[in-house]
Amino acid sequence: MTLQDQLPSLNREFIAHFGEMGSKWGINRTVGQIYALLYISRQALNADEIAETLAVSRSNVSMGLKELQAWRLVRLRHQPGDRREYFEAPDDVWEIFRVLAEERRRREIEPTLSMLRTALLETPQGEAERHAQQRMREMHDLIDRLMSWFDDVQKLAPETALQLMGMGSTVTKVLELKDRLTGRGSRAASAPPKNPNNDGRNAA
Amino acid sequence: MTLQDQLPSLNREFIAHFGEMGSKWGINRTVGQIYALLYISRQALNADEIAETLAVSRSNVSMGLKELQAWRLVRLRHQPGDRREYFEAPDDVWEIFRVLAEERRRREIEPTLSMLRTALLETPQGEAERHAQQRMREMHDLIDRLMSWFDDVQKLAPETALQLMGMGSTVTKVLELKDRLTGRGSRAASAPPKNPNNDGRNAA
DNA sequence: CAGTTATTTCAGTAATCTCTGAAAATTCAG
DNA sequence: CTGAATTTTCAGAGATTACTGAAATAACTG
Repeated sequence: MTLQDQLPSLNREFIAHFGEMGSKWGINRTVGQIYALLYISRQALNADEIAETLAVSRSNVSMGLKELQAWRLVRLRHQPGDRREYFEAPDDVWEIFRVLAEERRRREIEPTLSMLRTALLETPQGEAERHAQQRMREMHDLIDRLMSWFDDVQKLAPETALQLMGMGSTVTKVLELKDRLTGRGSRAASAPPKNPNNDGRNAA
Repeated sequence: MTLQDQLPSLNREFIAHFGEMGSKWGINRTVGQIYALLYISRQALNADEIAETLAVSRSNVSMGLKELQAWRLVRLRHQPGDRREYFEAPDDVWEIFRVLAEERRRREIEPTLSMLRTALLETPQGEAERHAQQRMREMHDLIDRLMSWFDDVQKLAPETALQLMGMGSTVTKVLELKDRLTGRGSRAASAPPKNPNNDGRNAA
């Protein structure tokens, strides 16, 4: 697969798009392109093929692959009778999404949470500081919540997770059920069978 | 609030951290810092105060604020009897998260989906291309699903959304129920117009 | 208006990030 | 071992992005 000839224009655009995309998300362009290329490739590619297809230097590809491996987004393979290393992307998109989120979490979210926790241990001096700490607490709690929710979803089998997503607007009904299931007795018991609200746009 | 003296070290670290964070997520460092500062500030700040606190040029702040406004992450205010413009961050963290996701979606996700849709309309030439298209379809479907799921969650009142998150491991049980409910006859029809929801405070 | 204060723009510089080619290191075959 | 094939490293060049100060513009005041 050489640059101009074999790559169909749509594939070329796909790759270019993910290059740009990468930039916007703090990932270097070449890395994004390498990944895009591997993603749509039918078979594993070696570094030279990648370099040629993308028209970048061999060393650039080497660095890019290293980074993709660090992100666990790419698998190394060996073909029998060939010393070169071949790379491929896992083929389950949900798995890809999962790994990406997991890795990003480990590298960026966790350190943030940890920084916030440290800040929350301090005794605030004065009103401004007390307020700042309160804001940090709110941020900490939201992130923490999002994360443990994501943990739960991650543990589900892919199909289940997708099924959950697909439920879409059923979500409110599910909540009702959940109340019936767990809550009852105690909390939300209530229930004037009214149908509520939220549908109304959020409360800004 | 001047740079060295009034800013407590923890606040300084918070701001610095979000500066770095910004870089990693494709947001310029100063912009991240400005936002962090506004986020923990008790009252709205004007551009000069921000510039002084962060020790960056006035013009840099001007550009940063412009960008934050474009992202709808910052509100402009006027104080009576003061010609200067004051800025503040909305105080509901969930709202902030929502806006951020929404904006990112509009700017990056939608164009991606659109590119993928275009690619999917083409008739593949040859096996490699057929395969590439199939991969694109999978990616398109996942993103599409995640987005419409997020739409649904967004429409919920903040408390409801957080409650949903808090459900955690109950999720599987709920799914079973949902199957019984919807799978069965038509979709969720059933469901005794029962009372809804959210009122129950979150389930942390 | 004229003058004052506040904000934006922008060209040039500074800082950062990316990429390359050459050299070094590694891996393997014979 | 020796030498060929392959991969990695890294210093510097190149490209991009961020930041600044100065100048222009805009918004107000008396």
